[in-house]
Amino acid sequence: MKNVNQRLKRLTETDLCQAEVADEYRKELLQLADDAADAETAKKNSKFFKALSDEKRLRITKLLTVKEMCICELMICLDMTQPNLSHHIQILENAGIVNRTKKGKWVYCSLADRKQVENLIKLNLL
Amino acid sequence: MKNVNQRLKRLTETDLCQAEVADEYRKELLQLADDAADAETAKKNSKFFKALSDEKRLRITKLLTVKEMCICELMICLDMTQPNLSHHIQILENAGIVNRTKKGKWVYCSLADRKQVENLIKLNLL
DNA sequence: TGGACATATAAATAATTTTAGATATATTTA
DNA sequence: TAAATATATCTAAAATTATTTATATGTCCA
Repeated sequence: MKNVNQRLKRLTETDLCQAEVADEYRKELLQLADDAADAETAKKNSKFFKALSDEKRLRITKLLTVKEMCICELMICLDMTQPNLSHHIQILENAGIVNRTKKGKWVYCSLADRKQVENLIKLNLL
Repeated sequence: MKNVNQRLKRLTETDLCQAEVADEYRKELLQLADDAADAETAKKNSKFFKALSDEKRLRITKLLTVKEMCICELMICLDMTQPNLSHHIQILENAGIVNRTKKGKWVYCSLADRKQVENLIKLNLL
């Protein structure tokens, strides 16, 4: 990032930004970012939101609140091909939202954390 | 989707699936999908999750719980270029998460629904 | 054991998002 | 009114993600 100091000098010359010294104000802002919104936590959480950022994956999740379902049933419910569905289930599994259990030749999907999903429903987000 | 009836015939020939008639069972499953996880709701909600599915956008949101911030401050906090930041803010605004207010030559960003964001923090998702 | 079936994995392609760069607009200040 | 600055908008390039197609794995049953 170039010109930061220049930009901050300008910033601090207005009445809106109170720092005395450009460099200090910059440090303050960076400190705030790190304290209140650190990158690592955000990265972890973004994975969760990304997993639910797809219409089909939201529907899978919601269907599983009704009952455990096997892949072949989900295929019919959501009109998806098997490899495509398998891919999406894997994303939900990696995000810790769905569990897969093999029973004979069928794979059954269920919610990993029913409470969490119910909380989202309460907030009207699902 | 081809071969659905064929697949369902197989399905219903096993002890795992109880329907008497393939076609009826298929209808049941589709009905369930529509009742419990309709496409329209899922589409609407996926937009919300998509807005928060990005590390930078999550950090912006979390920073705004601390205080209102102008674009130029966010640029410094998150080490982003101005057009890039502007674009992400727009996504958050469209999803109803962030508000923009112009004050003089600065644009200030704030949370549109502080309660909602606080609820997500309570659930450890943010 | 062999064949049918449910599902997974891999590779290729298509679609969508993100980022960067250039330019335009609006506000403040002198 | 002119200069400086903050931000938006548009476009193109790069990166990610989704979908499809092909192939592989493992289970059940005759």
